[in-house]
Amino acid sequence: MSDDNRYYPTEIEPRWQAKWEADGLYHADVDESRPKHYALTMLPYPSGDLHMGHWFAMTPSDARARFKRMQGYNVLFPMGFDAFGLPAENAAIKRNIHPKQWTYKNIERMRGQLKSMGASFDWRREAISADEEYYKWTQWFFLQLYKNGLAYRKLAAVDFCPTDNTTLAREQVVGENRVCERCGTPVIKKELEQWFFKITDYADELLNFVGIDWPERVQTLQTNWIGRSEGARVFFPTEAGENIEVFTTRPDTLWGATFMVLAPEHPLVEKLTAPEQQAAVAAYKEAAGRQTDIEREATDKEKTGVFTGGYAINPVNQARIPVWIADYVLLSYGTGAIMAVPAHDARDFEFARKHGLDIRVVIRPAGETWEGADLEAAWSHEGVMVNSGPFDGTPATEDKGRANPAIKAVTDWLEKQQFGAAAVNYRLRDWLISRQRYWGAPIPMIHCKTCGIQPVPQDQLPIVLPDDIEWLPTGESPLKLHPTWKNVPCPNCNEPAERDTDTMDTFMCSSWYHLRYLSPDFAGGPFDDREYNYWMPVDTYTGGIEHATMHLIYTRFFHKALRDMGIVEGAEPMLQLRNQGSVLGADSAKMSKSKGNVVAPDELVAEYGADAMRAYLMFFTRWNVGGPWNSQGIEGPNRWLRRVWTLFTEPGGPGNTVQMAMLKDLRRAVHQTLKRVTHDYENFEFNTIISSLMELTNELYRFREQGAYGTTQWREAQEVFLQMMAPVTPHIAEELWARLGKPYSIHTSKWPAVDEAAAKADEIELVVQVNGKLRDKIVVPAGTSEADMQAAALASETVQKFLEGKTPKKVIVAGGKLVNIVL
RNA sequence: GCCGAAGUGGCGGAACUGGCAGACGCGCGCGACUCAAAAUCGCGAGUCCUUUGGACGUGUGGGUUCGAUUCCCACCUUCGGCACCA
Repeated sequence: MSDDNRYYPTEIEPRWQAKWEADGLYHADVDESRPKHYALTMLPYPSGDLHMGHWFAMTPSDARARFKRMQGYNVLFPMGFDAFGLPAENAAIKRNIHPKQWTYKNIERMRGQLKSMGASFDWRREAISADEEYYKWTQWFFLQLYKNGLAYRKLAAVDFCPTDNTTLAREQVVGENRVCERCGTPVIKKELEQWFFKITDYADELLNFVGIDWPERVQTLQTNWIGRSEGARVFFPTEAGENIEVFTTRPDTLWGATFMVLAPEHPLVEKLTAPEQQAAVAAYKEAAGRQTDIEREATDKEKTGVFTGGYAINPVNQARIPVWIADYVLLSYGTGAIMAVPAHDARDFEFARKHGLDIRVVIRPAGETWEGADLEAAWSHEGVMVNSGPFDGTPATEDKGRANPAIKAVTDWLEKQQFGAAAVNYRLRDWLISRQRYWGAPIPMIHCKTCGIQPVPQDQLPIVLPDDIEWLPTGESPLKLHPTWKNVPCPNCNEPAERDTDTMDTFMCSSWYHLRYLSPDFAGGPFDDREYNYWMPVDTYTGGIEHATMHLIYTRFFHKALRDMGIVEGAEPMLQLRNQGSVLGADSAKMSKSKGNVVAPDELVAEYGADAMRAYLMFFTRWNVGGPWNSQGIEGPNRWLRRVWTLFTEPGGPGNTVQMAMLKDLRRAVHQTLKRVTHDYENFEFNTIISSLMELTNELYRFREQGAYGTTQWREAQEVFLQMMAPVTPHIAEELWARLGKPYSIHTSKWPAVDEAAAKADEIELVVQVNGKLRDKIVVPAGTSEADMQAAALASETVQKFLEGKTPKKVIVAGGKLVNIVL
């Protein structure tokens, strides 16, 4: 300790951090006698340095975990590393350093930086997804999914990033230009055999958020992503013999289907094409195949297509309708074929007008008589069914699905007639998890020429990633190029076979890391049931919203799949989710080295200390919003902490006659603040916690001037104040707590209770308005009756001036603190 | 195009169920301390009007109300998501 009495955060902070660690102060063990709280913050990718975003995400999470701990919960707050992934491999290529070495060196560095935050992580729980003992279980989960029919292999046109040389999940392709989420390169389509997880089996359940407290925004993003639409499947017989199956959300417009459109790649195209159209169809298919997805899916593109020469029969009215192919129909959605109803669908309308196809009106507002030829655009609003045989006169609303009487009636009828059936379709695709990269968990499968695909027997896990590897960006998995690694005997016939040389999407690793934290060293399974039964589910999960349709949907799927296999319990893994916003550069752009707007937290910590940094991060903006960074602003919290230090370490005040009224005011200020601060911690309103504490600091200075120093009320104020600030600024709070002579540690002390009686004001400032405008303020005793308030307001001189002798029309007393006199 | 979120001083932001707009802080100005500076402390400030005092003021326009940053309608701007999804 320094000789002088000044605030030296760089001396205090490492000292307490060392003590907390030595004492295992934040170790959380199963304790059935206490209520548990599992606080989880998204684990970092070991990119090299802990940046501002990490601090911004983790500091409030830590503060809230500390708050919960002081409230008496047994709090588990673990930390780990999402250690597999592309950047490590790209670094290997660029700097000629092994991905493993690069990753573990970064982890070492970041672990130290994380410790400098003074967060209350239980480091015994650390889990690193690239550790063999970790990915052994990632592979084990893959095998469980495989055995339960939730992992399958399929040849499909998949998204491929030509820069990162790997396939991607649909979720990892973003934006209008369909670019790789990691590197921003436009993706291309490749026909490849890949592993998928059947997340679509859980589409409906994933839409259900009952029982979990997740932000509306995330629920909306996931709901839109899953994209459920209700409608019907309908079979259209063709003259070639085969049926065309379509999905439609508007079965009520079936009588208006005047042609059909297949995606160019649809398997029936060949059969349906008439000899005289073969050349045209082949040419169109080839042209469509050459286009990129971006070109093809551009909404403003003119609708092209060609007639196949084939005809289908509309099952509801036996109409003979032509079958076309066009690239505005996508093979990947629905059945890859549509019934076209140009009168009631904008796309079909455009196509019909361009190619001179029939437009038949089947829904029209009552009283109108227009027909297809009169239309300027497709009619997609409400009306009454016409030209629809038995359904003429049925009202059609704009409601979707069975809420629409027309859709309901026609769907029921279709089922009876066996023309089709009610059906639900989703935008969600199965999760593609194969990656043609080295730095990931190898897929534990073996390809045998005679036995086909064989799972690796469980007792052979983990399939260890070889260290001796060449990182050539070839588009093939580096594991394939390893001279020996892939060669294994088939587990079934023992003949030479080959390992799957792809690795798993790292989102697979992060789908279950919250389970590995429970028992990172457990060898008997992915987690120890005893720990699971006590700690799960996660009570509070915090992280960025950018994971709404990736990690956050995968981990819910994963949990539900494990539940159905009997591995875990409960419908959801995380009960409460809160998202932080992001810290931007001072120029409001994303912090990035290339823009030169990166501010390194380490430098600020070295200058101001972790506590000032933590306080500023929680103070400078609404946590769930984020915003541009301004280093200058840290001066505020920095001065505040210095003022607090001085307030607590220097005796003050002239010590003249202490007035009881003043001490009552002091207690009121303390307990009112405590009430607000408790509420704000509970509700993730961190910026106002700091404001309230700053306000109280300013008031405490005034009370000290008035001679409060040395009284029991002053002592209480000091203790409660330190406890309130402890979750935000743990080091200075611990130091001053010790200097007050309080027992170690403030972080395991009991959160103070609000003394409601003390918090209550005994005088209130009555706001007096005339015609809604503020005119006067009068101090009256708390509990003054409304009549007395009214009288006091009317008696006010200022008010009399505004009344100008008139009698008020009406006097309103509101909220026990305001009188409005209406003239 | 569809869906969602947000617009408050020079800046970040506050305002619990409609009830004192601008708390708290940054920056700024003035003063004290100092030979001087830094640090610290004190005071000041939404805009406009000459003042004691008043008018206006929460993206714009309207509405409901005794009273609107808060509720309703329309519009503008910014950001995010989805997008030929049948």
